[in-house]
Amino acid sequence: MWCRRPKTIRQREEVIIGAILTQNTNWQNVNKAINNLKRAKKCSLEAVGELPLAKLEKLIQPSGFYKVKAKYLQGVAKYILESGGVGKMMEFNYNIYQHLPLPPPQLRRGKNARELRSELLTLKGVGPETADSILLYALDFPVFVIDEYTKRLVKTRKLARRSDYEYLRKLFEANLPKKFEIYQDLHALIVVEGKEQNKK
DNA sequence: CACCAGGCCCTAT
DNA sequence: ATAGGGCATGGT
Repeated sequence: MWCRRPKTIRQREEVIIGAILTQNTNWQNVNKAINNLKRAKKCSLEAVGELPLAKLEKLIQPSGFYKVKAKYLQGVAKYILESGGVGKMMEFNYNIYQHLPLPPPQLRRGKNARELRSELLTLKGVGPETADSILLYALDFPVFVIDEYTKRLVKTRKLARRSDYEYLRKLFEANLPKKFEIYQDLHALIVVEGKEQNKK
């Protein structure tokens, strides 16, 4: 899983690829697809963007919905590379202050999470959850991800009256320290808990 | 055999 | 605004 925090650009790109492949698909199948990409040395945005569509489809086939996902991946890869790559997208988080605590937002350069989110949402195959997964798990932005497990948890524990995506995202964000590590870990725990419940 | 898995797009009301 | 069908594989 993506419990280990990505550090290198390559690892971050792998998380982005995984975010698309895992849509409505179990992780085992996604893992096979990712391993296929790795074995073919194509587990990067550049490779995914350049690969002939048919080749890409073949490699990611185990993840299911492989024809649409292959198109989605190429669109996302091309968009990110054209806009300067993962490093550029992280500039707001990680520019000239790498070794220091982050300065206040108004002093930072680069696009913030809200701007990146709306750009990601214009891409085919990137909805709210995928956009937020990319921001949180690949780019270390403090954006809480709402998935089916989270919605189910909120519902069964009666934590909120509404269950639409934006409402829940803001609810979690407003009630947690605004730190990406907290969001990553809590969301991961919700998923693990959800999987446990499924077994019973 | 049926059902499901960390969605999203498109179309029809 | 919201509902429903389509997309596809491997595990249980």
